[in-house]
Amino acid sequence: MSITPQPPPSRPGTPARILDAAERIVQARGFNAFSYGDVATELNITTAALHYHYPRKSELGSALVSRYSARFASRLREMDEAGASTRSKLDGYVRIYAETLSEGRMCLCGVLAAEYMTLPADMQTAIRGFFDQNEAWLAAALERGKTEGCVEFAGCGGDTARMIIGCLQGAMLLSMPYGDVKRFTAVATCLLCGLYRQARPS
Amino acid sequence: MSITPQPPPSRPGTPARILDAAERIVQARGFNAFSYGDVATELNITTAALHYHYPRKSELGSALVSRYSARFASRLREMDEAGASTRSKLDGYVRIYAETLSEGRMCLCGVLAAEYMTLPADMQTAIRGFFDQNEAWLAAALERGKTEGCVEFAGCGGDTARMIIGCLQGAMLLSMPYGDVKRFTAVATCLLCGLYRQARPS
DNA sequence: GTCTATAGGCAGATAGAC
DNA sequence: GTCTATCTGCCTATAGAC
Repeated sequence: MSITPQPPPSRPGTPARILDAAERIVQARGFNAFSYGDVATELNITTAALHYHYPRKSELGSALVSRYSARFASRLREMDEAGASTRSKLDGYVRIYAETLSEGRMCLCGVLAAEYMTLPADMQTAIRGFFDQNEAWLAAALERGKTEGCVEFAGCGGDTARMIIGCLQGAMLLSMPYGDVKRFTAVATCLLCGLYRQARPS
Repeated sequence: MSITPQPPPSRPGTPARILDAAERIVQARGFNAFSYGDVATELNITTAALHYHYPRKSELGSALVSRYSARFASRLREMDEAGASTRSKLDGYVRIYAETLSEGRMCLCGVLAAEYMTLPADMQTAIRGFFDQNEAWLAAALERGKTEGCVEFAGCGGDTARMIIGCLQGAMLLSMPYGDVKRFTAVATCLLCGLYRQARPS
């Protein structure tokens, strides 16, 4: 096999640019307060062009959640493959949220959860999938950490995983009205402190 | 002073009935996915009648948050006046959320926080007021509990208060997609366990 | 793939009769 | 206080030209 030179990194195509803009808008305003017009204005194209790529708003919404969920999953997989310690996994998990928030964005699926009842069925399923995936990854990391003695918590890993997700999503949500990332950071630190307290360092 | 007989408890007037219906709908669907038409249908009146009582949607929204916030505050004040212990205050605080959720409702201000950027300024101010009030009450209870030794946590009471609020709001939010109150209860139990762990019972 | 043009619907809001 | 009627605007979505 010869080493074939890679083509220069191509600019994202229209579908990806649409998703980029739509994602940012939905993270800021939610799905119901977001319109094809918002995206069209930002990309300097017409709403008709948008409908060519994503005929219905529900399809655009589902594509948003799928891409977001896959991107999130790859971040988690990276930590697994790097053989990260339990504590650095938990720290890394919190960091993903903190990065999002420092860009002034909410978690896409967190925002959508608040509108869950009004969303099309495909999106609802995809959103639950996102949280299930997060919970499973966290629960596995927590159980391992408990065995190793570097993390301490009452109850099972699944419940604690849900608590962590709920706590981080809630803290993110509430930090938006105050436009203050520190609000999130303080809560996250507080949360991790509770898990690490009295356990021996990893 | 003679004992004057009280009039029979009068039915709630139209404004209150409007708020009742609107509150339930917003808690389920959010502010942006809620319309005068929804309320009008439920109360069997026209949207024009609604506009007589609440001329603009933003005024209806502000009235919703004010009433909700006042009702919540009175629940907290009741616990103070009953001289409840720190632990029973924290348990009681969680119970308020659990009751709401068991009626299939989200916290009104939690839902609205997710739509914060799209809301009129008056509503934004009122929503922040709700969270500030909750945080102050919890922080005071936590600090007292720490002094008494019946509650244990790292950092200051304010940060822990924010963590509790964030955690409960997030857990509520995420329990909606799963239609499962147990999801919330497990998280809340986990949270309280962490606070009570190793501290001596009150 | 993107455009112009437009259909069809629903939203918030107002005027004026009763 | 509640109604009918209506205005205006924005939204999702489609048809057809380029």
